[in-house]
Amino acid sequence: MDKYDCLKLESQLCFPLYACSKAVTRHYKPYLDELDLTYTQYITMMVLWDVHSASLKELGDKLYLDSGTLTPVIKKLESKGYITKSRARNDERIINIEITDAGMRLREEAVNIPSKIGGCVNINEQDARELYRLLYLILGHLENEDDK
Amino acid sequence: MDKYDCLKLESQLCFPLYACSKAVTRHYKPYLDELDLTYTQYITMMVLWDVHSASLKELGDKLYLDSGTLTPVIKKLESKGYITKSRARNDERIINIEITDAGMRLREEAVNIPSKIGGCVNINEQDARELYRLLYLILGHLENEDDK
DNA sequence: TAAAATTAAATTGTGCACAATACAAATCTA
DNA sequence: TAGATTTGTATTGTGCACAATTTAATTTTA
Repeated sequence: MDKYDCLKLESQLCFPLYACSKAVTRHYKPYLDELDLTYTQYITMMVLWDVHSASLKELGDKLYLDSGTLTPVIKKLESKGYITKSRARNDERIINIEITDAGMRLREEAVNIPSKIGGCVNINEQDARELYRLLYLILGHLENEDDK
Repeated sequence: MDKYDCLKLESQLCFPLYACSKAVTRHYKPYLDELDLTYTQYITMMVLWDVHSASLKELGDKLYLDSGTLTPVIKKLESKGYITKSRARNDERIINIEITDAGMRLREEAVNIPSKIGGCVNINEQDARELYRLLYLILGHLENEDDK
């Protein structure tokens, strides 16, 4: 045990977090390929399947993504016909994004994806809840830091 | 509770995992900026601080990164003088990567980063251990899937 | 042992992530 | 209310991630 042990991959939480996140995202790929969606497009659609319309800012807040990332994603989803963009009449700065009928129909094809992924990840209900709690605990801490 | 609830961001593990991983990586940035390292360069150096030399393949296995990602990262670290590259004499396909003295000296500047990050993440010892266990549990499942 | 298969690394192309900057619209304030 | 500040979005540039392909070296196998 020396002073450099803290710099080993196995001593850190950041590394398994980073590796696990990528591994999970990678596992979505074959299922998302069938819908011709990327992971980022998919989580964007997840929000819109739920709320139907939102400003780009609101989407970014929910997804923890900035306009530099979202703008091209939104443009792509628009070109696929799943959403429409329009300026808000009362505030011309705001882009309003609305899901289209085609976008809503896509949900029907996506509805089985979570259970398919769940089959791969394969952790029990209690572990899943605990992991969920810990991830949001850290997210909460870090987001508060950002506000400072 | 309808059949589409599983498609909400809040119902999924993948999303907090993805968001949390990015948030943590983002928190490294100011500290890594001081060393002029990116996060990927940092975790690569972490392996080399530990093992001193490895093939590109071995590095990729530890970091869950392929040659398409690692090749340019290694090239960058080489240009900074932290590592050297050479072909293995007994197998010309293999690139051997060795850390330099300058690379080892960089460890001295990095040794305080983990505790600084720990201060931000700020979860207790037991939660940290539990998170660690769950992440490697999932990583284990997913990597086994990949071997099929 | 020659041909086929495998392996390690590099290359190419796409799509994020995100910092930094720009810009126009809206809001605040002296 | 004019000037300063803030806000929402877009743009630019860098650096991953990773799939797909290529190339060269090595190993396997018929």
